[in-house]
Amino acid sequence: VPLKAGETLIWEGDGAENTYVVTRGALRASKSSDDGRRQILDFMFAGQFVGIPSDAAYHFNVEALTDAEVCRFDRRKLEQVMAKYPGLERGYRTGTARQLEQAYEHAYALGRRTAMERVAAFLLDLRASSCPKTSTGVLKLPMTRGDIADFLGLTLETVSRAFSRLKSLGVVRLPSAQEVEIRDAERLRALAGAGGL
Amino acid sequence: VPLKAGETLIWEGDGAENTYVVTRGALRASKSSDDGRRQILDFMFAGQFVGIPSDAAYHFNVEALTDAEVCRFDRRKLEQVMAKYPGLERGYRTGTARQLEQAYEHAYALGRRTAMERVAAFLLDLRASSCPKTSTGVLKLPMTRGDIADFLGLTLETVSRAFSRLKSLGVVRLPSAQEVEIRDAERLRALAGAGGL
DNA sequence: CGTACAGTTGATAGTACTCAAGTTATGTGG
DNA sequence: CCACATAACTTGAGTACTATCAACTGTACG
Repeated sequence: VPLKAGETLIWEGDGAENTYVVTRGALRASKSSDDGRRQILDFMFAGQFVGIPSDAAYHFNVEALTDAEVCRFDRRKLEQVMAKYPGLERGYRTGTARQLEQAYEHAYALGRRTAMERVAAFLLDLRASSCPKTSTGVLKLPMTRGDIADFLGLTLETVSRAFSRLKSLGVVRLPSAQEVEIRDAERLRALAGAGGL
Repeated sequence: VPLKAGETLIWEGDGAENTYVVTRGALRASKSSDDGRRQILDFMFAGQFVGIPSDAAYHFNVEALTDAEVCRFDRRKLEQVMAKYPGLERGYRTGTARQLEQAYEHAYALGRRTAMERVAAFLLDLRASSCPKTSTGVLKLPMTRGDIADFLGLTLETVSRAFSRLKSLGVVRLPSAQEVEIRDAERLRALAGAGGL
């Protein structure tokens, strides 16, 4: 299934009939309240599972950040296939367990890290993820400052200030607003503060 | 396996050999940084799975809040049993999916709710959970203000002030520090703000 | 009875939010 | 190709919410 930038793959509350795997591009999963507040739960790149429901309905939205491509699996068929191939089933299980651990790490960040620490840790996480980068190691951010803010539980102004501060400290270089080059990973780690143990 | 109040069931970093089910009492799962900051990820009561690892090691601590009892399952054996009984396997799978959705809801609270909204939503969640209550509907909190603070990403003083405020508003009654009676659930819901849609 | 821990309440300070203006990018139609 | 409109981003000033520091109260336990 091909997706255009901005297109919505999953609506919160919709019947949960499919599970997807990202094959190209970047997506975001989010929850929004009716008064406009939004929390982004995860950014997803190639290789990740999307849309794991515990019951009949999805509990979050999933939208494409860039043009993207996902592979759709019918939920019922997936269960049959998994019953036949225990290896696939175990892969699926560890995949969800990893998502849970990421969610826990995220909870630690949201609850206990300062704005600067969150942004620093976010950049380090991005570098370790399958987020697109140039051959020289420059990160190409598919998300806006607003998206990052909604992911980190901050405002876009606070995120922008943190980026500017990192630049003025010489820790990162910002060739353009969507490009980040980490110049001093050690100092960035220090700014990210004590991790989850 | 019986546990005394305060006892640790799982240490972060330990080899992940077992999965548990709570049969009695209350536990907490948490991550701590070496500078003393702590984030509680979940409170667990009877019926819940504990200790779902994506790899060889646990990534959080689990301690008993009260005297408790858990049922231990060897991880390897559990997989064999699950291979035989697909029903159990599916229960396990939806159990982890539910935990993931709870974690997402929690992320929304930590990132986007005010202190008062977090406390109000927390009390409503507790009421809907298998947290112990008297026959008259009074919640018996097994955790301290500090625990609640570390769960909600606040300080214990802020939590205490929110409790006092709810009391003075007549929304709850506090027969003792560990007991909460919700007197006006509607107003409590309003104070919890717009939920995750 | 006294110590220790949990909780409450008050005063002050600080980090991040809000509001606002101005500056790039991006994309579209003339 | 340029002018314009729109969206994304940056920066500044003032405010507000929550954290911090501190004193005090209540309760459980030896």
